[in-house]
Order: sequence, then structure tokens, then C-alpha cells
Amino acid sequence: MDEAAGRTRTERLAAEIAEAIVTGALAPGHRLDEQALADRYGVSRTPVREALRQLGTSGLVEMRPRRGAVVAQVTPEQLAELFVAMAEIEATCARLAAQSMSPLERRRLDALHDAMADLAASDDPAAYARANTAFHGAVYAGAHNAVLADFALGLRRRLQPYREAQFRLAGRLARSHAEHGAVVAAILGGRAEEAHAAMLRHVTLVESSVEGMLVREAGGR
Amino acid sequence: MDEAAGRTRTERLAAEIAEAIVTGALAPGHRLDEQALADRYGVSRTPVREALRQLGTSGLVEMRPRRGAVVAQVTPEQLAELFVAMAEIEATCARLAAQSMSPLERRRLDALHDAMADLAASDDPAAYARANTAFHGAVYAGAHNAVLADFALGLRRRLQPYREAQFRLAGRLARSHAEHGAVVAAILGGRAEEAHAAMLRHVTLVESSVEGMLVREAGGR
DNA sequence: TCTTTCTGAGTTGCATGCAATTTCCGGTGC
DNA sequence: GCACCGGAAATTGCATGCAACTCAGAAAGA
Repeated sequence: MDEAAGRTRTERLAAEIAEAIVTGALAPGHRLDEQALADRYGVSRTPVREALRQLGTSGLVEMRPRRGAVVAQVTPEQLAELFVAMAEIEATCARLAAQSMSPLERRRLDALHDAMADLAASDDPAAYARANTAFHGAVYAGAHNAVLADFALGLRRRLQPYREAQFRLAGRLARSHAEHGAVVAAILGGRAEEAHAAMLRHVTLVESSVEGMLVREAGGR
Repeated sequence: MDEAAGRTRTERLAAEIAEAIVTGALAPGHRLDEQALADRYGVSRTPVREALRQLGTSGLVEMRPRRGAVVAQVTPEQLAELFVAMAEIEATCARLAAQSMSPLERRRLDALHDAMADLAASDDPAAYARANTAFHGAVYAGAHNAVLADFALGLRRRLQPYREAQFRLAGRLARSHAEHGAVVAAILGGRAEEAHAAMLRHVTLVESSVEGMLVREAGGR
């Protein structure tokens, strides 16, 4: 049989539904009917229920007892809090990375950053977004703390639809790369507080960029 | 019927099992047999399974597909990472609190800290531990960021058995209160970086205290 | 004696069924 | 027109049942 990546149906379901949510295929506020999902994926309600409960704990889905589950909707205030939290945790990772990255890890981070210069210049948002994920992942890994890395990854996932859109803004790629440059320089130089400040500024600028987009969208209609 | 606090059986089960884990009634590594838990709480396996999956996502329980669930065991390395993560996130909350606490929140934090002086002097570890939870909770709340507060609370819960034990060490209460004093002074004075440093130092000292205990325990047998 | 294979008991994963609750909708009174 | 109120349909929460898998231990072989 098609024993795909995941082991149990519940796990595969949780992964698929999470993917559908973060890519925007399932819009925030969308009602998650158990029977409908079961039919859609050709399973019974039991694994669907378990997957939903799992997603509920991770924050992607809001579970309302006896009233069904919906795709978590983020108010503008919550969106701001999510960005602040991500900025702070990523900045913390950057500070720890500056203190404890191995020479090999530093060289790899530097190489990754160099490679992204071309992607930024060629103005390919999708490719840059992928490389960007790898770049931030390298910083998390360099912090040598799985707990913080998990938190940061979870937040990145939840904010993915918002972050991705802003890469298409004119000139955003080049500025993003420049901000990364400041982070890399501080980490390679072992200047912990500077790395913290640079990463905090970088993520905060992403937030501003996203907020600007949302305001313009809201105003445009 | 005894419609307790929780709404559904699954939620109440999750809360009860989590409580049993953090209080140490269920030891790390303990096998969580679905049928046994179902019998123990007088329900069927279905809500037990859903509760376990939820606890698995939050990190209290390790889910091994087709091989059952066990109470998550933390290696010394993971314990250290959990403490570092908690220290960093609490320190971040303290910095944000120093920047954005309202005057009312500041007065309450100050009052809470004052009240704890007596508890520390009377050497009542249990009462101090409860007040300590309220104190740190006030700092999270003052950061005005529900995401970071959630992370911090989750980490506090997971580390509770370890933190609680060290309050019984001679003189630890007085030192803890003194460390809190540095945090409070910095927050009330709006000195963000100082608040960060003071909280980081406080939690790091708790970690050292716990590690010392563990080393002595391991050596004692 | 140690390794390997096989068998069976025990457990998990999932499907199905039913009761309780919520939600939807038409009707009634104001 | 609007609020209020049944009652039916729909949906969730949970129990139960069965198949598949895991693991322990016995039996066979080296």
C-alpha cells in the first residue's frame, strides 16, 4: 500500500491539514467539519478528531467544545503579538548563536547568506523564500537549543502566509538580504548583543512590511 | 453529575493526567496504557487517546506510534535546554514588562513582591512556591504578549517538579526573594535591559540550584 | 549455551453506532 | 417588523468492536 511518509493516519492527517492551513487552502475562520474532512481524506471521523485535537494544541486550529473546530483566526492584535514573539525568540536564537556556533556552522551560515545575494538580485521571491527558511533555520540550529528552535519554527509556520506575501513587494528582497548581512556579521564576529539587535530589527521590519500590506489591502476595497 | 470545571471528558482527562505528571504522581518514563487509564478514570479509550495526543503535542507525553505513550523523560541535556529557554523567554518578558507595564500593573507587582518577603522569612516553601507562580505570572502579563506568556507558562509547568524541590534548600527562599528584588527594581524603573539581565540571572540561578541537587542525588546513591 | 524463528497474548489504530447537545428554521405573539 | 419559542436535523462526544501490529516467551536449530 501507499505507506506514505507519516506512520499513522492521524499523523498524516494532522500534517496534511496543517499544510492546507499554512498555505491558505483552508482560510482562517473556516469551519472544520469532522465528517467532511473524513470523507475528503477517505478515513473515519476518529483519526480526524485526533488530528484536530493535536492541531488545536499547536494553535493552528481553535477547538470549541461541542461546537466544532475552526481554522484559527488571528486578529490584527494577535498577529502583532505573534510577530513580536517571533522577533524576540529569533533574536534570542541569534544572540545564543553568536555565542555558541561552531566554526563549521559559522562558515555554512556565511555561505548560505552569500548564495542568497544572487537570489535577491535575480528577484525570485519563491526561491528566496525557500532559502530564507534555510537561513533562519541555520540560526536556530546554531543556538543549540531545541526548545527555542521548536518555538521559532512553530511561529514561522503560523506566520508563513503573511511573511511570504511581503517578499513580492518591490525591493523587499534586497533589503531583506541587507538586514541578514547585519545579522551574519554580528554572529560571525561573536558580538552577541549586536546579533540580537540586528535580528530583532530584521523581523520587526518584516512585521512593518506585512502590516503595511494589510492596511493597503483593507483600504483598497 | 459532577460536572467539574472542564467541559468534555477529554479535556478533564488531559488536565488530570497533566497534573499527575507535573506533580510527579506519574514518573517520567512511566508507560501510559490506554485501557488502564480508561479504567482508572471510568471512561472508554477514546477520550483517553485524544487527551494523550493533546499532551503529546505539548511535550508532557511522548507518543510512539503503535508502541504506546510514555511520560516524557528529560535527559540532563534536555533539562538544561528547557531551563535556558525558560530563562530567555522570561527575561524577554521582563524586558517587555519594563517597557510596557501600566502603573497599576507596576504597583501590583511591587505589592506582590513585598508580600513575599514575609513568606520567605517564615520559610514556608509551599506558600512561597504558590506566590512565586503569581509573581512570574504578573511579569508575563505585564509583557502584554499572550504568545510569549503561553510559552513561558508551558515551560514553567514542565519544569515544576524540578523547581519546586529546590525551594526546600536552606536559604534558597531568601536568595530567590533578593533576586526578585533586582527584577522588580529594574521593571519599576523602566530599565529594560537591566530587567532582562536580572531575570536571566534569577532563572539561571534556579537552574544551577536544581543541577546541584540532581548531582548530589546521583552521587548519594 | 546462544541465536533465531514462530506463535500467541496484549495493545494500538481505526471504523462504526448511539446518545446528548447544538444549530437551524418555521411559527407564534407582541 | 422583531423577539421569542419549540422541534427537527445536524454535529459532536463517547463507547464498543475488530483488524493490524508489537513484543514476550517458547521452541527449534547451531
